[in-house]
Amino acid sequence: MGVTKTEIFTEAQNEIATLAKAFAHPARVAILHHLFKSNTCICGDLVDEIGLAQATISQHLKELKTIGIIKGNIEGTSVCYCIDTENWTRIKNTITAFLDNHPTNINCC
Amino acid sequence: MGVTKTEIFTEAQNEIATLAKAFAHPARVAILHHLFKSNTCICGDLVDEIGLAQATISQHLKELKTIGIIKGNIEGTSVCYCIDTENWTRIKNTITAFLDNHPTNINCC
DNA sequence: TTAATTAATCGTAATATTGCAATAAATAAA
DNA sequence: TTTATTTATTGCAATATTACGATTAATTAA
Repeated sequence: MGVTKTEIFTEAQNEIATLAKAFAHPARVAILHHLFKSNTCICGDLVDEIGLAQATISQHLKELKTIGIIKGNIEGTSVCYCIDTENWTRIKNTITAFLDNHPTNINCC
Repeated sequence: MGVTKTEIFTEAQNEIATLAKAFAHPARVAILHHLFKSNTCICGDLVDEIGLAQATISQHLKELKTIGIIKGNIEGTSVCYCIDTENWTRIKNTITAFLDNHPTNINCC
């Protein structure tokens, strides 16, 4: 009832779902877009650039960090966030492998 | 409060989020995995193969169909679902483009 | 030390998602 | 037509997510 039955799915299936969840909110996509743009990392400017409250942005950053997509370095009073390049590559490969799973020249219906 | 503020994000950001949402639940990933395996399409066997109620599977299929990842053909009393190859490619390209956005040789923190 | 700045956390409210039993709808078979 | 089969829909209940104000924690500057 309302709870995802993680145990009935394979590791791979749960992993894809977890990774996809990271990109499943436009605010998190926007955060990543901003991190792409400035290859030196931005910090709390994200709050100004994206129109969400500081608490909300912080929450989204935490989720991205938990999944391992970004990492944060404390610099004085502010925190510098940036893409975790190694993990990004790993995640990209996982998702790409999944998306490449389907032969694109078959149409059964 | 509690509502995603779609209007403050770009079209592209919202699209990525919408597409990612399709893959953000293991049941939907499992459904797609099953559709990959049998390149002739499966129908209600999904209910037996995945351990979820018929209503739940039907709901997930509907979501995948709404996003355009799969399509269904009525065949007698049953429905034959399969990957929408054209859309799959389009979705794959969109996500891949996003994932390729980040230069993997930069590490700012 | 005190004030200012910045980010994380807490508490709460609202909406979204997930799951299923029950039912409806549609087709096939008898 | 009646019955079986299969899928979609409806109507809940429970959990998850999103968002933000208020507060806390940590560091810097004065």
